[in-house]
Amino acid sequence: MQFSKSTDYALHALLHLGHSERHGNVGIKELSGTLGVSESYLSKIMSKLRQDGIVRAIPGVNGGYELARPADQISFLEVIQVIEGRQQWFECSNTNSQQHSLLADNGTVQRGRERSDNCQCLVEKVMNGAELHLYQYLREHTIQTTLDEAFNRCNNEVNKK
Amino acid sequence: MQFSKSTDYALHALLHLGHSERHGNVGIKELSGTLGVSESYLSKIMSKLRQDGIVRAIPGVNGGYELARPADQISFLEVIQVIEGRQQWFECSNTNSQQHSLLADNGTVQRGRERSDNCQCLVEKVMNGAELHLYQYLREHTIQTTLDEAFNRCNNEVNKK
DNA sequence: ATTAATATAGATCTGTGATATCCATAATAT
DNA sequence: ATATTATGGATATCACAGATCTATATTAAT
Repeated sequence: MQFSKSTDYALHALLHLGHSERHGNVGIKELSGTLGVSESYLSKIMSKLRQDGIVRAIPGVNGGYELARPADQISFLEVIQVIEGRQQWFECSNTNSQQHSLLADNGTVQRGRERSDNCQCLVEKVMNGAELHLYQYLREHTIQTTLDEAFNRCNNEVNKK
Repeated sequence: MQFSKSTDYALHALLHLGHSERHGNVGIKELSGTLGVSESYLSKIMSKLRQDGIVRAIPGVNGGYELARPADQISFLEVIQVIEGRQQWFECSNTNSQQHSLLADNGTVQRGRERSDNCQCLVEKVMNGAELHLYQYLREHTIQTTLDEAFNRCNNEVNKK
C-alpha cells in the first residue's frame, strides 16, 4: 500500500507551476527536466490533470501548462484522487460470508430486516472512518499552503540569525 | 492505492478470534469457512500474524489460533503494518532532481549547509503529516473497541423500541 | 504557406507484486 | 500409530504501475 510515483510527479509538477506562475507557461521539457522523469510519461500525467480541470494546456510553439485555478483551490486530496482514482481505500470482500451475521448476534436478538442498516461490515466502518479523517487533512493542504510553508520556513531560518 | 485483501482477511479473522475468545481455539477450517477464503491462503496470513506475536498457533489435533494478547492491545495500525509492511505510504522519488533546490530559493538567500535540514521535499512533508495523522486514528481503534462498538450499536437499536 | 515546437492519444512492452494453490514436513491429541 | 492441524517452500496466474514509441493535431514564428 503506497502512493504511486505518478502522484509524486503530479504534485511536484503542480508545485513547480505554482511557483513559476508569474513567468507564464511551463513546457513539458522544463518540467520533466526539473523532476527528472521522461517527457512521455509526464505528459500522460499532465493530460489527466488537464482533463480534470486542474491545469490548462497550451499546444503549439511556446505552449506548455499553467494552473487552471488559483493555487489555494487545488488541494492534495483532489490531485491524489485524479491520479489514483476515486475508489475507496478499503473495501470489505467478505460481504457474502457469515462473518457479519455471526458478529451481529453478539448477545442481542437481531431481527433480519435491521441487519443491512446497522450491522454493516465492522472493519469497513473503521476503515471508512480513517479515510474520512485523512480526507479532511488532505483537503486542508493545497499547492498554495505548501508553497507558503516553504517560504515561511526559510524566512524564519534567516531571521533567527 | 488500496489496502490489500490480505489486510481485510487478517482483520476479520482477528475479530472472529476476539469474539470467540471464551470458546478457546479456532481452527483454520472454521476461520476460512466463516470468511469465505481458502485455507491455504488464510494460513499464510495467520502465520504472519503469529510471527509478529499477534496470535498464538497451536498445532496438532484440536489446534488452531487464539489471540496472543488482550483484544484491546491489538490495534488496526499494527495489523495493517504487519500485513502491508512498514514502508512509508509516500516516498519522494525526486530527491536527486532540481525541484527542491529551486523551491528553496523562494525569495530568500539559502546557504548550502542548511538545505538538508529545513528544505526537504515539500510534498513528502505534507504526506508524512497525513500519515502520522492517520496512524493516530488507527492506533486508537483496536479489535476490542470495534467489537464493543458493534455490541453497543445493536443494544441501542433494541432499547429504542 | 512552411516549418519547428509543442501537446495528445493510442499501442505496446516489461517487471513486480497481490492473490492463490499445492505439496511436503512438523507437531500433537486421541 | 493415526488423524488432525499448522508451517514453509515452490510455483502459477493476473493485473497494474511504470515507461517508451509513434502518429496526429495545434499553434507561433518565419
